[in-house]
Amino acid sequence: MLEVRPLCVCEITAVLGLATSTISKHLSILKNAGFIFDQKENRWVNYYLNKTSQFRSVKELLPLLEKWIPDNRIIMQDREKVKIVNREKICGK
Amino acid sequence: MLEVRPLCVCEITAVLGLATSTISKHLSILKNAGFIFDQKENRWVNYYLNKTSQFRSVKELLPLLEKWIPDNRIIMQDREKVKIVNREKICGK
DNA sequence: ATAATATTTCGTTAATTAACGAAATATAAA
DNA sequence: TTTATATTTCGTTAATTAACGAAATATTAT
Repeated sequence: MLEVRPLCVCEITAVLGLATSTISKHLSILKNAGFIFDQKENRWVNYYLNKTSQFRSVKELLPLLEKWIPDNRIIMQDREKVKIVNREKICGK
Repeated sequence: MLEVRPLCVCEITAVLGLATSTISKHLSILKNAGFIFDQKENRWVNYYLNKTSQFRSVKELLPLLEKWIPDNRIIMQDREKVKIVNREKICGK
């Protein structure tokens, strides 16, 4: 999903239909592993794919994932949802 | 372990200290995924790394694993054990 | 054919992992 | 400062996965 564009927790929550705490934890694991990084923007925390990771596994696996991920039907649908999801609409009121 | 050399179930069992049924199941999963193939030799079933797999994930991931695996201390020890394990001695009587 | 041995299959239990809600934290807006 | 909102942390429960032993299968040696 972050290949499509940077996202905040609530946007990912909306697309996947999981609890915010679940998404937050997954993101912290990915961040800890070096796959992604975050940056605050107003009320939200944006998460970005980290293509400059020091970690060899990230550096070598990420390009492969980018090729593999579009193979999966459900994942492709989620990528489409990412394009239209809007944090202003789904977060808060 | 199969990067070091082809192995039978009982040899892997001896190195890892797990039940034969456990090893057998793991091998069948890897075989099903295209990572390995097997071939009978006398009383034993030898398992080989499959470097000619059709599957893109196997083809692309296997070379990476070959680089990554020696990084891990425990795995390196197991690789050493593979070199000295002997099916004649550990199997049957 | 019978016995011995290596592997596989299957069902159960144990261990691990994932998901959730509630509460805590942090930040921005009023 | 207070309120509203987004995210994180934590503890618990549910779901998944892994490991095992026993029994079945398959193959080789006698």
